Amino acid sequence: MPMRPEVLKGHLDALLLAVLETGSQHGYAIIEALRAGTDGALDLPTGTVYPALHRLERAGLITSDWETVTGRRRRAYRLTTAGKRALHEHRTVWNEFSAAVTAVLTPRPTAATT
Amino acid sequence: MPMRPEVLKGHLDALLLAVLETGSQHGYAIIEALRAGTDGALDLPTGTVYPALHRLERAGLITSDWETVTGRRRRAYRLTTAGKRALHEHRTVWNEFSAAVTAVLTPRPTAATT
DNA sequence: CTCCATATGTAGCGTCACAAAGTATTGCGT
DNA sequence: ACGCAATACTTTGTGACGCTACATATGGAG
Repeated sequence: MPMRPEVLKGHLDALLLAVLETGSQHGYAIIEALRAGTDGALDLPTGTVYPALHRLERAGLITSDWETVTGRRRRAYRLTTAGKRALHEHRTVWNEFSAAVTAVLTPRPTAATT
Repeated sequence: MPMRPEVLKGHLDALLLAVLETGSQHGYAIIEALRAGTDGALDLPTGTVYPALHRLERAGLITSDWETVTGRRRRAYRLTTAGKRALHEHRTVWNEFSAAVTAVLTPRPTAATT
């Protein structure tokens, strides 16, 4: 199937699912994991991440349990089976997409290929 | 400067500018160039490309001249100086962004590295 | 004459990520 | 005791973007 150009947006879901693959995480921790794992390149605002998590939960890709740690209520998210499948698909899409974009953006070899 | 998460969308401009870097092109030809250059992975609809070109022209990143070839009117676009600068910036952003996403999406080495 | 490829255009729509503001608790410094 | 930073989550509103669908016009092949 030809890759849909709609993937120009929507990589956020893939990132969140990927972080959750390493184990149960709550929103705040996910944000920190992304920031730490990318040298600060991905520093997402809460207004972006929390709604996205709700979206993913509504979509059945993750589930959550409330837990209380030192008096603070937090929501621990974890991948569902569908979420793991979705993550796998997202990875495929990302690989195709990034390869295509990189190919187009990479300056031509200046025709030195003879 | 930390990469803005807003780059999650907006890579289309970079693609169009990159194609135009190889020389003057009209919309239809750009679409074909993208399709050919990516093995069909990027097959953008006209309703996506033409408005984007208008946007880029309004932004001063490209300019256009009407030409007539075998009775068909077509708009030949070419990069402006600002467009070349923008393309350069887009490449930098893309490199950072794709590296970050790839880092997060790449499955951990399962700690076999000892 | 009809159909396809070439070539451009726009209106309307849905989705998304973001900014901004708010709520509540813990724990540190003073 | 007080204030402030850090932790942790939520919601409203907004703007931009890419897509679908449709409309228009010409040239060439059959």
